[in-house]
Amino acid sequence: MGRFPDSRFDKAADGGRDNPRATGAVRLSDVAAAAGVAAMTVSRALNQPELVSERTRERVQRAVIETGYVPNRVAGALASSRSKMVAVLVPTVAHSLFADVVQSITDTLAVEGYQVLLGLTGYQTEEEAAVVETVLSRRPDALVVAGTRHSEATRQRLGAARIPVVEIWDMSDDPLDMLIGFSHHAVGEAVADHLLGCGYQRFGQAMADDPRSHQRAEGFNARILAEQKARPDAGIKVTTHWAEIPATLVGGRTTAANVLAGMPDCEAIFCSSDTLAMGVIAEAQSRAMAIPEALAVMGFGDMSFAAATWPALSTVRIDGAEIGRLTAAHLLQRFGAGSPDPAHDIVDVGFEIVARQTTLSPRS
Amino acid sequence: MGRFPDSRFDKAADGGRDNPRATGAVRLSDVAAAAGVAAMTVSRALNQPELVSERTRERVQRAVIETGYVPNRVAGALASSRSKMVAVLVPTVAHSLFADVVQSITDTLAVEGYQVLLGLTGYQTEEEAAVVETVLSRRPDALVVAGTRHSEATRQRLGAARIPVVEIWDMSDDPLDMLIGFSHHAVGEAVADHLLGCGYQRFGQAMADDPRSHQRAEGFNARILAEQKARPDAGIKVTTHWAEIPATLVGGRTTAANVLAGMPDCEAIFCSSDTLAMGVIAEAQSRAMAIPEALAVMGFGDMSFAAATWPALSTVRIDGAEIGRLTAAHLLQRFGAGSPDPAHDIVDVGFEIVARQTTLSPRS
DNA sequence: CCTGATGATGTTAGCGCTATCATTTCGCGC
DNA sequence: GCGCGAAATGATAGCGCTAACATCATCAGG
Repeated sequence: MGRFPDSRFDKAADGGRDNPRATGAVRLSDVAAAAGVAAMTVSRALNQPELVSERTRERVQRAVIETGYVPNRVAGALASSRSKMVAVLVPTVAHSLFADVVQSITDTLAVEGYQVLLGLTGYQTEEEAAVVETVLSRRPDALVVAGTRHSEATRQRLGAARIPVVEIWDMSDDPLDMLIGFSHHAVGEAVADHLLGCGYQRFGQAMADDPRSHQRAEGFNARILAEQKARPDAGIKVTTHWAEIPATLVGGRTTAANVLAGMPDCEAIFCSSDTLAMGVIAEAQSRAMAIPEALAVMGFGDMSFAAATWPALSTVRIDGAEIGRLTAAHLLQRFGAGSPDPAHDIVDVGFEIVARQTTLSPRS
Repeated sequence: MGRFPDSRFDKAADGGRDNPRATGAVRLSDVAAAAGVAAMTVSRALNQPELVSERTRERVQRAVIETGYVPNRVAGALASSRSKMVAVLVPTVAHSLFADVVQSITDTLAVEGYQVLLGLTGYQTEEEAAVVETVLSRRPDALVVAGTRHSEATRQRLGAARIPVVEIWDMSDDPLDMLIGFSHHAVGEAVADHLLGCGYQRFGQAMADDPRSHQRAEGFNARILAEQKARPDAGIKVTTHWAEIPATLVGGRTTAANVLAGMPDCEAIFCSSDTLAMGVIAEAQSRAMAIPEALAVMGFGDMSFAAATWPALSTVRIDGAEIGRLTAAHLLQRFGAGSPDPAHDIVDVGFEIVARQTTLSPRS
């Protein structure tokens, strides 16, 4: 009988199935037959139980267990145009900040039966375009994407998809739809502010050569330049050096060396990531420069190891889990009934400067 | 104007679309109309271009761009019973080891057009069962799951799904299908061996209370007990204390305190994770115990911070990226034509003991 | 009893794609 | 030209589910 040599499904399952295209799995109609109701009733019993009488619901329940039915949401999605999937596009999950975001989005959405389709975009805009197209072909009910700089093609595709879109991780003036993140520029300013408050005057930057690090660097420079203007005689200086991506400890050492070569009396180095900062610390230690007395170091990310370095790394903490939670919450609200609410659909989650031992205490 | 099967679309995308269930997106048939061919030909031009003439292929290509067509793989999956999705079930991605695995699986599969459906199972077996059912309802073409201990329900569902399954992260005697991992028991033995080789005799274990840590602890104990028998007068001792999960730095401190309370002359502590190890180090430092002279510490995982602690943490390195790569490679081979090849479908990727500064050098 | 509102269930017709088979076109030797 | 196998293309019929509507039961109020 047909193409299922080992169709040893014990009973009702594939009774008269001889269609070559059928998958052999238990279908809704098999459950319906077992329960003695119509397929539609089973569908309702499972998806909108409140529309079905108690008696029927129980009967269906039993039939589902008896047959071992696992719904086919592919078919369901096609029929209803709702996939209950959310695409999440991040550069990488091998970075704890993004991992935290993905984790908390997944956890929060799971409660409502939504699942995450993961897309890794790397740090290249072209790659993002390809990934966007691929994930959109799955017809997710919404899409989350890290960053606000997208190619024109991507923007168009996202617009044409007519689904909620959340941009995370950055702030921007013209979000596609929802936006949950923080200002990298403000991070740079705040770090500069903090270091100035500690009394430093000669600054270096060891930054990874990616767009967001550029924004932080700009914020930092802007604040420093303003201070230069305010106190022209104070001898405030700043120099910026770029590290290749992906950022590594070795890259941090090299970049630190570059900074110190160009500014031997540098007092404080702001790094675009904790990883680079570790490299800077290593370089300083190799030159027997005391931290933070001879050289202060500031990282970014507050990764798990930041508190464990020696000395413990001062850094900037971002609450990735909070971004994820908010993202999921906003999406669920949209899915529910919530109409777009632009006023609340842009959230700045901010950041926190964590002063540990690689920077001096601020002067009061 | 009835329900339209034969209302010919002239050309412009959704000219005569009046069906209330249609999504409004560009469909294959719209592209076909634009290109002046049948829908089936467009499908072939996109999915099996070698079956279509050069001329037609180009014509279709142009029509796709012109119409902005994004394939609907939901429909495709339903029709062909191939979803080009792989479900990946891990306890968490907020742990760098699993993040590495997910990252490399995703990257490797993406090359062949497969996408990852992410399922986070937590560390509970019941949760896993629920997640398995949910992801199977998406009809993935394969499933990857961390761990080899599954509930009976899970095992049955996975069997019934008739798709390739890869268990990763552990070794086991009776894998469901493919298996790519390492032996936690062997890790414990190897660590014990290493520490014995350094001359230590009184051992503590600070282990998270999860199944895999238990296995490592058992391996460790087994090796130690064997040594006790071999050298009954050497004064070899071992004590094990359990930390609550998830493992935290604070949990490590507490557990270390427990170990030292029970065995004040403890010389070396094996921890089930680098995170716990950091806590142990912190506790030792707070008691002014010199590391590794007064107390040696061994972690597990070689997380990014392990090399950055002070002193740098000796630990066990697992190559998560390699596990991911192998997993993806095996799946792709299965998808291709590769028949099950049991001999090569069980891979022990091993592990590496990384001796840094929290353990003494082995005696030669 | 009838009426009409309400709730529960059933029937039909697709969702947008691809497997399968039927048909047309092409290439080429004679 | 003709015939024939191979290549290219087309027509048809679902994949398993659910939206939309139709039908059937139930029950209160008249």
